[in-house]
Amino acid sequence: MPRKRREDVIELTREKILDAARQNMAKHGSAGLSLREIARSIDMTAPAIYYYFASLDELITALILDAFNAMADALEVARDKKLSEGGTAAQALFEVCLTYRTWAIEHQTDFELIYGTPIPDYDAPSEITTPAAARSGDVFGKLIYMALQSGIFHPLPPYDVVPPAIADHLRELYNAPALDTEIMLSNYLTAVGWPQLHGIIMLEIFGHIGPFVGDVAAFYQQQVINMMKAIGFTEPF
Amino acid sequence: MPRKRREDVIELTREKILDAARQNMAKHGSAGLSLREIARSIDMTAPAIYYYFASLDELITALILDAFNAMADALEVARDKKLSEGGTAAQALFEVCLTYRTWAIEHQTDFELIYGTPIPDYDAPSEITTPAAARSGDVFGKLIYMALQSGIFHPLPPYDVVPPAIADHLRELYNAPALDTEIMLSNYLTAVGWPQLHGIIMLEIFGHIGPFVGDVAAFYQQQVINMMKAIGFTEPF
DNA sequence: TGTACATCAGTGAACGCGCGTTCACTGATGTAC
DNA sequence: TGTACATCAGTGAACGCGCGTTCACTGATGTAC
Repeated sequence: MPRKRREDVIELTREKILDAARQNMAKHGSAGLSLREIARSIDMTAPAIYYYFASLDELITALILDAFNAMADALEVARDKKLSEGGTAAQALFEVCLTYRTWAIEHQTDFELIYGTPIPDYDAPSEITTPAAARSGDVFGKLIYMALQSGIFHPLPPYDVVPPAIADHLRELYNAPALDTEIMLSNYLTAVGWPQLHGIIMLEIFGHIGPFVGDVAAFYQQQVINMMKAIGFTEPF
Repeated sequence: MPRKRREDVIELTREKILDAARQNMAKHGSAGLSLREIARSIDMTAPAIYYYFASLDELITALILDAFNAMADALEVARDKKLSEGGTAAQALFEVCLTYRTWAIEHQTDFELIYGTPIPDYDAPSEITTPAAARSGDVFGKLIYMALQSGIFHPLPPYDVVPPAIADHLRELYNAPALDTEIMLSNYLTAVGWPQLHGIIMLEIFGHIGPFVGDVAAFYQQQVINMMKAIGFTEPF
């Protein structure tokens, strides 16, 4: 058995620390993270952590980055699975929507970490987290774009036209005065659909909607279907 | 000038403490609440707080209760204003939807406190907070019910029928085997619409959707209109 | 109106605790010759 | 293969800090007679 390379051992220990941190979050919430408790739970001393992370804040940044990437990975896996089975972009989008909730429920503290209340007195370095944060949105947007291109998707009013103010905003954001209509539309429809999914999940994980509907998973799935149909997707997907 | 009654003075000081606590939350987030810092900011000593609240947890509970009630009050005021102007239930509902966001933005930390990540190691006494939490949902539900009753609102498919599983759940929740159809429908439609509004706000206050749409207020208003029309309300409202 | 007493609305010192971070150090492992 | 040295992956003690909470106390205010 070949000996492990030094960098790999370091990477392994970093992972061990991050895993312990995730369990620590699960126990006390992301705002309750304690470097000393993390160290204790893996039989290290607190200063040892500093060999792997420059500070607690840097550790938190690593957690956030991992969470954004893990969520995007999960969405991409769901998308690729469906597409490689010969599924349409619409079918892949449906799966991605379901996976968004599944991942959130199964990794609740990670989800809270990235989409919940920010940690007090911690400032995320946005130049690091923003690209990772954008990945998930891209999965939605690109599938909608794919569906538009392939001709299986014809948006219904009022979702067939990007409101002028938002179109202007997108042109500025992409820094492209002649931004492609279908790119703008897929961005806009992401902005329309995503919050609908997000809202259910947010209310669910903090216990506000369960009492109203009982089986949230079934309710969520139905809302995804309703949303996609409202936008203009036609079943089956 | 009549002298203030002792209980009034106590109530005033409680309010002063709670106000300071709200400012403390605005600074460090709800998870960063510090009894000592609250006391300092109003030139009291920390132990003095104990004359008004039995513990930090009890103070937090008071904040939560106030926040739920203040939000519900705001929604009710918006509703009553519209109705007293001769507006329809649909118009009042529209105003209430807009007020939901306005209140959230203007009282962001209060909104986070009740709908964001729970405070580490704090457990809300649900028998106290639940009734207050339910008030806001009731405003939505009752207006929808009113619109149904008045005949100005005829839900469109698929929103004209409560899914059987949810109907069963509601009958159990209300402990009423023969629960009125329109009551069930108004509960169901609240569960459909509320998360759509909620999702936008959650993403907005934590900075996730602004980059996509620019003017979130305008985007939100448009989504409220789309949602109400999708459910079956007819303009103008 | 004056005095005695009770209650009120706090203060100030102290408690034990856990925290993030620094620092000087050390034994184990890896490398060079 | 053996030895000398460098680096690695930590340890243990200590730092200063802010926290929630308790306790014994005190001066100001209100009440009774």
